[in-house]
Amino acid sequence: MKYDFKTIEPKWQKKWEDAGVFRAEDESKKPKFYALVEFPYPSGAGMHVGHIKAYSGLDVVSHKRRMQGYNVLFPMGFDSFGLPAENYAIKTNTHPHVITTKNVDHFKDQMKKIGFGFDWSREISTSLPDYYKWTQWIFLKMFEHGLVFRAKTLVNYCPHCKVVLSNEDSQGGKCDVCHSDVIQLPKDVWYLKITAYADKLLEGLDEVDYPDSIKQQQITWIGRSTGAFVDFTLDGTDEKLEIYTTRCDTLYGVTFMVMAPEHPTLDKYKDKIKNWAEVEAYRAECAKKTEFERTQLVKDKTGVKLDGLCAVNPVNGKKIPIFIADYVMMGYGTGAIMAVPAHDQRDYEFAKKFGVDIIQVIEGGDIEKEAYTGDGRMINSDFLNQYDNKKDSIAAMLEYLGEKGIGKKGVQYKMKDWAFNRQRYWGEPIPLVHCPKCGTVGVPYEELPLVLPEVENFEPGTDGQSPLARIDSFVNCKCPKCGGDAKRETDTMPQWAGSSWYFLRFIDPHNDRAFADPDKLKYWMPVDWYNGGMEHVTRHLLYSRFWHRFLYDIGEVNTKEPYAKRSYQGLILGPDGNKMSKSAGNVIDPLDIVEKYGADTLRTYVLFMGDYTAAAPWNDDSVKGCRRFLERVAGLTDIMTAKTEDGKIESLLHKTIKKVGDDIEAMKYNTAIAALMTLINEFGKAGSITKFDVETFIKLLSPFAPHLTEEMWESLGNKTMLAKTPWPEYDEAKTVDSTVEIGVQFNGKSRGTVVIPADADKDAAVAAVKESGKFTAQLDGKTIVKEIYVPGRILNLIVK
RNA sequence: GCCGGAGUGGCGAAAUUGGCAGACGCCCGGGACUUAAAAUCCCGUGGGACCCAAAUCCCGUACCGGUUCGAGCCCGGUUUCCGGCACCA
Repeated sequence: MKYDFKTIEPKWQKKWEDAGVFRAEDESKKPKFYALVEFPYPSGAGMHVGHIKAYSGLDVVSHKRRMQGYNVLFPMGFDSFGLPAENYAIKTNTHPHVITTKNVDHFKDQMKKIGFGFDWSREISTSLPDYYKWTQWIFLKMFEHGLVFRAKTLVNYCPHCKVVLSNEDSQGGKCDVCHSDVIQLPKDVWYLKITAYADKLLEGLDEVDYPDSIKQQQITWIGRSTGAFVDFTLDGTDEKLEIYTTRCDTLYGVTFMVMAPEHPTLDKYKDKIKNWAEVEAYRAECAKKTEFERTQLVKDKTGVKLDGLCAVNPVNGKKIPIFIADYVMMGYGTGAIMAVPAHDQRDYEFAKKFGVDIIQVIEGGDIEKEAYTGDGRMINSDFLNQYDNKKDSIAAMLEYLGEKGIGKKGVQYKMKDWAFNRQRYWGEPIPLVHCPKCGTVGVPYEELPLVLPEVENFEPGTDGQSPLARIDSFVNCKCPKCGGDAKRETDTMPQWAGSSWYFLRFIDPHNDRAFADPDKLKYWMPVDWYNGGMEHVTRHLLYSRFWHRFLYDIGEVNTKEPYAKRSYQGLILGPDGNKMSKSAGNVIDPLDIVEKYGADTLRTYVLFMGDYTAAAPWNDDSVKGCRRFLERVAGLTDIMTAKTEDGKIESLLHKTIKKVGDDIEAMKYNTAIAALMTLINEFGKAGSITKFDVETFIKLLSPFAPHLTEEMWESLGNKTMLAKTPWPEYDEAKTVDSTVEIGVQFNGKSRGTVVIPADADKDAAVAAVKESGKFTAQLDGKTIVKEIYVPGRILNLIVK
C-alpha cells in the first residue's frame, strides 16, 4: 500500500467524527474509563509540541481501552480566561472574547488535524457564561460556608501586571505571568480559606495513585508542622506575646525574642520603646527590600534591639531582650519567635552578631561551632526532675505548659490562604455585593451567571482598580437582602478558578439546572487517570482538589478525591537541548511536522523519543526514523501471503501483544513502539506473513498511528472500523518458547551461550554445556565445584 | 541548606527489578538500485589487543569502596546535573 498520509488523515478524521466513535455514552452498561488531560489556555501561538506529548499519552490509553470494551470519556475544552488574552486585547484594542474565540478555533483545528480521539460534543470553555455561571455558583457556596473572607494584608503585587498574586503565583518572588519582581503591598483581598482544608488535602493523598514526587511536592507546599503556642509576657505590662515553636523542649534555652518588623503589637508600645525612631527606620528599610533580597541574601542577619521593652520567659521568669529582625516573617506562625541560639542555626547567627547569650539545654553537638538542632536529653534545667525521664521531652513540656496555662499544642502550615481576586477584566466577575447596611451579600443563585459586562477600555485603573469599576451600570445595584442601594464587587477571579472544577463539567456540559447531573457524576467520577505537566502540581492540582473536596463535604459530589491517578510527561526540549522559547528560536511547530510527515508520525515520534516522564530534546532525524517505520508498516500488505507461518512468528506475535498492552498501561510507550519495530523486522526476515499477522500488528499500532492503521484495515476488506474492533488477546502458552538461549558463565564471567530446552533442569543444562564443545578452554583440566542455574537465564559454573 | 529524581555508546535510549549490558531508533561507514542525486533495500557499527578476517582475550553503566557465584540494579561514601522548597521558628 502506498502511504499517502495527506489523503488518509483527513479522510479518517472525518469518518470518526461522522460515526461519533469517540463519543462517550452516558447510559452504558460497559465499565467506564475517564481519561483526562489538562485543557489548554488558548494562546495566540497555537499548540506546542508539549501539548502533543501530553495528549498523545492518554489518547493511546483511551484508544486501547475503547477497543477493550470500556466506555471511555476523553474530553477536551479550553481554559480561556486569563491575562495574555487581556494584554493582547489592550495592545490591539480588540475584545478578549474575539481573540479567545479565534484562538480556540485555531487550537481545535490543530487538535483535529492530529487526530486526537476527544469527545468534541462535550467541549467547554471557561469564559462562556453558561460555564462560569457554575464557577460563580461554587464560589457562592463557599461564601455561604464561610470559606470566603476579606482581609487587609500585605500581598504579593505585580507592578507590571497591576494585580495581586497568590503565593502560588509568585513563587521565587517573581510574577508567574511576566516574571517581574513582586513587591509587598497592603491591600484588601478576598481569600479562599484553603488552609481549612490543609489536613484533608494531606490525608487525601493516601487514597490516590500519584507518583511520589508529586505527593512529596504537595506535602512540602502544604508544609504542616506540629509544635506549641507559648505565651511570653512583655515585662511591666499585661500583654501576652504569643510565639510558635516546634521545639518547646528548648524553652529553658531562650535568651531573646524576635518579632517581625511589621508586628502590630509594637505600635501599641511605641511610647515605651525609647529607640522608636530606629525601629521605624528599620521597618522602612525592610519594606524596600525585594523578596529576593529578603530570602536569597540570608548570610547577614540584621535587626534592632528594642530599648525599654523586654520580655519574660514563662518557664523560669528570666527577663530577656526583644529584637525586631526581618528573618522573622509576619506571615508564618504568630510573627514572633522565642530565640534559642544554642539549638537553632538562625538564632545562633543572630546571637553571635548581636552578642546575646547562648545557653545549651539539649545534650549533643558542639555549640562553640554551630547550633545543635538534633534531639537529645535535656540539660541545664531541673525540668526533667519534675517530669518522667522516660517521656519524650516535647510531650512532657507540652503537658507542663498546659498545666501552667502558658502554652498549648498547635499546628502550623506553610500554605497560605488563596488570594482570590484580580483587578482585571478578563475573568469571572466575583458575585458579591457590598451593601452599606447588610455588609457583603452574595448575588442570589437565580441571578447567575453574573455576566461580565462589555467595556471599551481593558486597561486596569492606575489606582489598582479593575476596569469593571469604571462601569456605573455594573457597579450600582440593589442589595439582594434589603433592596437598598449597593455596589458590586468589581474584581474578578484568578486564572485558576475555572480549571478548579472543569473535570466535573465534562460529565454533563450542557446542563442548565446543575453543574452536572448527580447520577452522571456518580457514574463517571472519579477521573480514572489524569495526565499533565509537572508545573501544575502545586497550584492547579491543589486548588482543584480543594474545590472538589469542598463539593464532597456539602454533598454535591460522591468522591473525596477528584483524580484516582495522576501522571506527568517530561518536557520536550528544543533541538539544541534548551527549553523551547520564541526568543531562543528553537520552537518546533507541531503543524509543520504534520504537514511534512503526517500526524501519525508526529504522534509516534513524541511517544518514541524516550522515557515519557523525562525531558528529551527534539531530533528531526528521529522523526524521519518514525516516518520510515510507518512506511514499512504501509508496505506490510505487499508481503502478505495466505500461507501459515512456522511457530517463530506466532510466538513473537503473542509476546508482542502482551508487551505492547503492558507497556501502554505503564506509559512505557517508547518500548511498546520498539517492540512493534522488532516485530516488523522479523516479519521482513520471515519473507511471508499471514493476513492474521498483519491485522494483529495493525490493531496493536492503531492507538499510536490511528489514521494509517484504519486505512490498512479497510483495504484488507474489513467493514467495521478498526477503532471499534476488539483489542487482540494473547495466549500465555504461546508467549513461552520451547527452547531458550542461556548465558554460560565460568567463575562469574560470561563465556558464551548455549541453547537448551526451556524446561531443562540444572543437570541437563550442565550436560548441554559440556556437550556443546564450545567451552573446552574453560572445562579442560578443571573440576566444577559449584553450579548456579537460573532457568531461562544463566548457568554459572565455578571451576578450579 | 532541605526534599525528590537522574548520571549507561557519537546521540535519544533499553535491560522482565540481582542473571548474556547497549533492545529499538538516529547518526556514521560499506554495498545494491540509479546516468546522477534523493528515496528505498541489504550489511556493519561500545572501546581496545593481533596486518585483514574468523576465533579468542582484555576493558567498559559518573567516581571510590563493600556485599554476592554474579552488581547498571543492593549497601556506605564522593561528585555532577535536573526539578521542587527555602531565614517557615
